[in-house]
Amino acid sequence: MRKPRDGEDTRQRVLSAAQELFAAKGFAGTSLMDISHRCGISDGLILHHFQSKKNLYRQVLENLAEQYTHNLVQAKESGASPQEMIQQTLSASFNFWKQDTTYQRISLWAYLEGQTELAEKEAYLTAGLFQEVRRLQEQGIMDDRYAPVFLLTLIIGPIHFWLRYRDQFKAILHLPDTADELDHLFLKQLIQLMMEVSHKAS
Amino acid sequence: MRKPRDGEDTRQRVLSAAQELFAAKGFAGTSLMDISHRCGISDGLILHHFQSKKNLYRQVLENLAEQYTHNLVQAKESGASPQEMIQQTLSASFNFWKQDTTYQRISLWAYLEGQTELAEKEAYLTAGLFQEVRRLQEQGIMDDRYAPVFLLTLIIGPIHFWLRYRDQFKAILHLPDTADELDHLFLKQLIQLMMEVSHKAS
Amino acid sequence: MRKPRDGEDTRQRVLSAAQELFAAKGFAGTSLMDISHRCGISDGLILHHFQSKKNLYRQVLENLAEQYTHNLVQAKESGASPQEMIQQTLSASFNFWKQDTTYQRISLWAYLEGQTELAEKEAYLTAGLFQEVRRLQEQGIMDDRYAPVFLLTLIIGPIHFWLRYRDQFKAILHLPDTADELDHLFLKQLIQLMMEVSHKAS
Amino acid sequence: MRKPRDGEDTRQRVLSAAQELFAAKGFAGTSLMDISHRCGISDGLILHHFQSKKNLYRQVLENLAEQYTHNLVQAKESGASPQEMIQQTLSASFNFWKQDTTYQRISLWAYLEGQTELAEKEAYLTAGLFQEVRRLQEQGIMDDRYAPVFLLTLIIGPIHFWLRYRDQFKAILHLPDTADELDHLFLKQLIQLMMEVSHKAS
DNA sequence: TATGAATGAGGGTTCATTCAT
DNA sequence: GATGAATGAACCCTCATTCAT
Repeated sequence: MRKPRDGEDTRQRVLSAAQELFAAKGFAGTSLMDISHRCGISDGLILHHFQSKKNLYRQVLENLAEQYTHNLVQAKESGASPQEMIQQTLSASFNFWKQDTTYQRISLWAYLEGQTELAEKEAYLTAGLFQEVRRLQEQGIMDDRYAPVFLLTLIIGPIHFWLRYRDQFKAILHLPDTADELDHLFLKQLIQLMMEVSHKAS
Repeated sequence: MRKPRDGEDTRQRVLSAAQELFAAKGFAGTSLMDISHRCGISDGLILHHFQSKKNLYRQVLENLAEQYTHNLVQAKESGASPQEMIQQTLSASFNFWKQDTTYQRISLWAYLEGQTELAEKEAYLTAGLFQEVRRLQEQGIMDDRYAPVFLLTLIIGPIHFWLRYRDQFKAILHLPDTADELDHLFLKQLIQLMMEVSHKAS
Repeated sequence: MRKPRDGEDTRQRVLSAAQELFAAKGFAGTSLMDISHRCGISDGLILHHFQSKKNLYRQVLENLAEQYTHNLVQAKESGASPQEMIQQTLSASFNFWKQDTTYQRISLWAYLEGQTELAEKEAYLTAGLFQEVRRLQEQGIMDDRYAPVFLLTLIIGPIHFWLRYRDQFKAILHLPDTADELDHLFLKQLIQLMMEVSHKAS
Repeated sequence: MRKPRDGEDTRQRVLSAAQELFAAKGFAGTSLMDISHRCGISDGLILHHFQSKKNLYRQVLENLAEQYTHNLVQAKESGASPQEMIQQTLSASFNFWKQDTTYQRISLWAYLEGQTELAEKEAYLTAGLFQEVRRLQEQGIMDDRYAPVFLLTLIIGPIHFWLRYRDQFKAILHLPDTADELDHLFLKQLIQLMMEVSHKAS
């Protein structure tokens, strides 16, 4: 139930619509009218709340960055055995990237459109994972002959790539499995690889 | 030496300028005037040759797809020992992605803008690499417990990710090395990893 | 000390801010938001007090007309010898125009914008000066071969012109003096001229 | 007879319409649609020829400045006796200012709207008159106890003032004469005054 | 083949005004 | 009396496209 003159509610609806549309069509490809139409409000109202299109965009990115942080932090908790930790970390990462296509698309748009803020934040947060990796290396769980930044790249890079091209591969190679099944296989092999690399170290 | 009324030459110059600009600013962000200005030709001439902006875009994508094929084919030759083959393949891949940022950016734009043609072609061509990988597996050079598609993902994914975030990592982690030095390190570790995975198989 | 809900006080603050802004940027160039921002009040409050922007403008003009009258009346007092009277009148006029740039700018804006009310009032008030001049002429202090309206024009016209272009002349002629020094020189020469014209009469 | 696609002709018509409208309503008060409507052309065409509204404005100002120069130069020619020279100069100046209200209004708008370019040019050109005045002073025709800049102010200032307020004075003082008759009287008295000041010098 | 004049739709933004609270 | 949410028109400007030359 929505009050007709609830500014905060309007803001939220605009942000949500903007996020979807920016994800779908990018900053340049989304017009304020697109957004206001989707919200059922007038053209000018968006700028009443957000001053400028650019600013609205920034707010969307900030929201996403927060979400990203939040998810990362959540993913980090838990304890258990070394192998379990690796498994859990990889699963969590994969699911994180798999779930929110909106986030990834906006992240890509921002990258291409030269909006570096988000990428910086991402990189900054990702950098936080280095500590984690280094700790695992010190405990002998992960192979310390590789630089932490490389191990991260080795985990997240394939995940990104896989999620982007998986459907096309499926089509071209005529794989009968569902997307979810393929994801499962992929994740299993990624975990297996990381395990092997880790054991090699010992 | 260029004739004053050489339609073909004009076409090529437009295509080349369009490619650069679409790479830099995407389809929506590039105006025909941007392109005609960069070519030093008049406003209307582009559409005289290409009918519509969309059509020009398509032509650019097609050109790139051809280029891509060409580069991939070239990269494949070689002979030598198993280890050398792996090394060469990885180096070639890395350098291929590193050099042509134009291609990658347009590929990304096309992906986001829903222009699936290019992605399909890419996937199709990449699929060709599967054969290669499978052959290496049959020869016992690469580990055959992993699916070829996974091994490819494991190679190209990190490369993409690295090239995209490398500069930000460098900044955030205050790494003193140059980008080229970092690239060298990265490639070395990637090769090392692939070697180990391969040996493990034996 | 200002009560939180003092309508009259708010009105005055709005009028004052509006006057400054209209003077600086004219009617078309000033937005109600400019004004409300400067007052530190909310967007809608101005129209709550003044119904429309046009109406607010009219109120500002009326206020200024009153102020103008008030200043003119004050300027007229004095006694003393004929020469001193001329001197005092010219000095007072000059300083009157020099000091209140706000008034003059709004007057000009109103003139250009076809808001004739203010100009009428001005002319009406200026006409009052005719009596003064005529009295001086009857007393033999001022030259009565010139029409009073001409003598007024001869005084006020140069003052206006001087105040408007003085700075530019200073820049172009590379005059080393300060604006105030130049004003002093100007006034001295204007007085000298009027004295001579008056003496010629006798 | 106007060709339908004559760019230069269109430019001129836009400039002319813009000049009238800027004179009537100022820069801020004139919209590009006002101008395009008056010319019977589409909205975008103006910007095709003039890039931006500001730029169009600048062109109008430049045109006017040239006109101003042209008129000033023309006014300067002629020889004859000292008295005749003064008479001619004053008449020419007066008529110059009287004729082109467009020029004066735009000049005023520009002044108020902070567009200093025109005022600078004006001042610069006016400064050229100093030489003239100084020459007259050296020949003993004009009184050299007054600074040239002051003498100019004494001439142009009243003319401006008179032309601006003349009609209002006429109305308020119930003068029966026509505007032209009043102008004639005014000019006569101005000339008389300048003559006297000049003779006084001898 | 090539130029550039002309159109018209759409985009971001400003702003006076209205109105629920 | 005061706030600020909401509207809708107008404005400047960009741009793909058409067309006369």
